[in-house]
Amino acid sequence: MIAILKRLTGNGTTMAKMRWSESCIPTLKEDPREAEIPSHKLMLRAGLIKKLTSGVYTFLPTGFKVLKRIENIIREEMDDAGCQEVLMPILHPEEIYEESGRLKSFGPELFKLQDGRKRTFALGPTHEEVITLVARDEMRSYRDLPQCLYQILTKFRDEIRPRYGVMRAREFIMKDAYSFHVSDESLDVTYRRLEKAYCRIIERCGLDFRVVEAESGYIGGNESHEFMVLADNGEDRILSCDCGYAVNLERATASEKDEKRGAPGTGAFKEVETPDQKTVGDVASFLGVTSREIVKTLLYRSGEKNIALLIPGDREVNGIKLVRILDDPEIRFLEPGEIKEFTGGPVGFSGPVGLPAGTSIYADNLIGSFDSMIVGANKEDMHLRDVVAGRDFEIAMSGDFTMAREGDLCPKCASKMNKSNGIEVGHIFKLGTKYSSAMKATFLDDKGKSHPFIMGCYGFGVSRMVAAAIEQHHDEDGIIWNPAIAPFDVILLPLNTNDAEVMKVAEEIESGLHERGLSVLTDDRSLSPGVKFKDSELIGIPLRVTIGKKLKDGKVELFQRATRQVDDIPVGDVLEKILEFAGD
RNA sequence: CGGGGUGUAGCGCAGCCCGGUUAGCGCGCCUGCUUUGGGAGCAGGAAGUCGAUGGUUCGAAUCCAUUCACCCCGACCA
Repeated sequence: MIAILKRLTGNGTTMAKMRWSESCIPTLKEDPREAEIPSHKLMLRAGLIKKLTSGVYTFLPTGFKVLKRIENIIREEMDDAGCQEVLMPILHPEEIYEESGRLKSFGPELFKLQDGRKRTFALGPTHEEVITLVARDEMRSYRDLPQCLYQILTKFRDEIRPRYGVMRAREFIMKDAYSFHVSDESLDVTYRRLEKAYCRIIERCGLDFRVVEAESGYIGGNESHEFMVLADNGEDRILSCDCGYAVNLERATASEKDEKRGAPGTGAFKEVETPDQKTVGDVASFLGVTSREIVKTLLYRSGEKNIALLIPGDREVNGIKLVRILDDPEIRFLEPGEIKEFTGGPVGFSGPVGLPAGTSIYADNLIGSFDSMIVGANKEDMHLRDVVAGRDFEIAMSGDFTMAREGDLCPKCASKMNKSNGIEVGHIFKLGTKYSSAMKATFLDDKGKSHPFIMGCYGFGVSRMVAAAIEQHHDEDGIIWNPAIAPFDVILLPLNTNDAEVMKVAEEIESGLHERGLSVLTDDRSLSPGVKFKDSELIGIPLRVTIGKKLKDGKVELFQRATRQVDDIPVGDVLEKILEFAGD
């Protein structure tokens, strides 16, 4: 009840009483062909959104109500965390991206356009540059810090592939916040506070989620966490442990129990013929071993040098780790021709033994568990057995190069981790001085010395959150809104709209609920009952009151969407009952 | 950007391979009557540049070429 009254004070939920016959809620009986996953199908079917063009959507009245409720929860939590709301421009002069150095790193995802005088602008994909310029001019003294500013605004990214409706759109609504600090300690305080605020936002929306360690991507920075709503159709893979640790799969450390791989070395390595056996699986079955005994040798070009990377045969390389460890975003595989020229052998038969002198051989940490290994011989149709690292070739450096997988060990407690899918709704970063240094945004400390701001940034996908909520909470009949973000608190179903008594009771309940601060949708359409039942379940309003044949006995039916619990309530008690359920 | 698929009424589809009346079906929509507790019944009705352009042909939704849009699968991210 308290929650209900509080919500009324926020903007966005002022229209608390609506008649379906007068509303734009275009429901669809059939799945639209363009939609693949449940949330996208349901958003279209329930009349929440309408596509304008690929990755660009209109939020229709019901969808917009949900969006506003989520926005208001975010506002409350951000304000509670001491942040201040601002509104920045969408249109950005291109030069600010030159200044920060992101023109290149963003690449084609930056939406660009020209004005009438041929000046180039970008549509804002995020606002690090804009906010840093605010700080540069307006925050000059350590006395002004720390500060945290946020906004809720439409963002533009020319996504390589828009997908799944508003889940991955080219135009989307994001809450973004930026903080400025004199020290890492101060940044850490705000970072933790925002982390907590994000958890509260998602909890209040009623979603199951994990906070995971993450890569920072092109935003840049050091520490970074993602907020993942768990859902089978999530695009992100995460590993999590019962101890509470969770990590994005692409960042997770590949770590196994200390089981030895390969037979103990039985003397010098020897050549074995492996005609036409090109893949690890081929070679393993041909030689009668498992792929665990084999070592893959991957050849890359980094700068002017060719390098070799060894990883276990049953593992995949993690390209993100490779780029980070070798500090080379341009690194690429050698072409088949280059491999032949470099090693003397064809693709599929490369190995670390006998590579040209001076070749750097990197190895995944797991290579240490091999007593001996099977590798390519750098000759067509030949492999080497009983190869021993350190004896038959030298490893220049070992590191964590492989993609982790389910069953790998938790770095905190060493139990096996489980894999699940998630939808990234939030991402927070410790940026450090990346932008402030590049853009010369500095403050004066208490000794009059100037330093670049230490910054944090905090993104939350508002429109994506709508999709995530549906993806996690729906059934075969439709959406199941959590009461905190439902477009209406209650839907009223007077079945026979020609029956004056039915309509009178419906109007009384409607007014009663309205006066008590609940938002109500009354389905006053003169349609057959089945249609109205189906539609009410499709759009997922938490509570439904049916005014129908039981009215003869002075009763109406109260239906709870989430549990499907049905109660027959005397008309006189219905307001009280609804408030009781709605207040939970 | 590479690979695959689809464009026919507001939505979902058939017709296309094998060219030939007036382009069809279901849902929705409009009018009237009946019906009102699980996607109602009867009667009548409106609605289409067959994605676009060009070609082949006596004749093209159908064959050919070009092009655009959208969806799905791979490398990115809120």
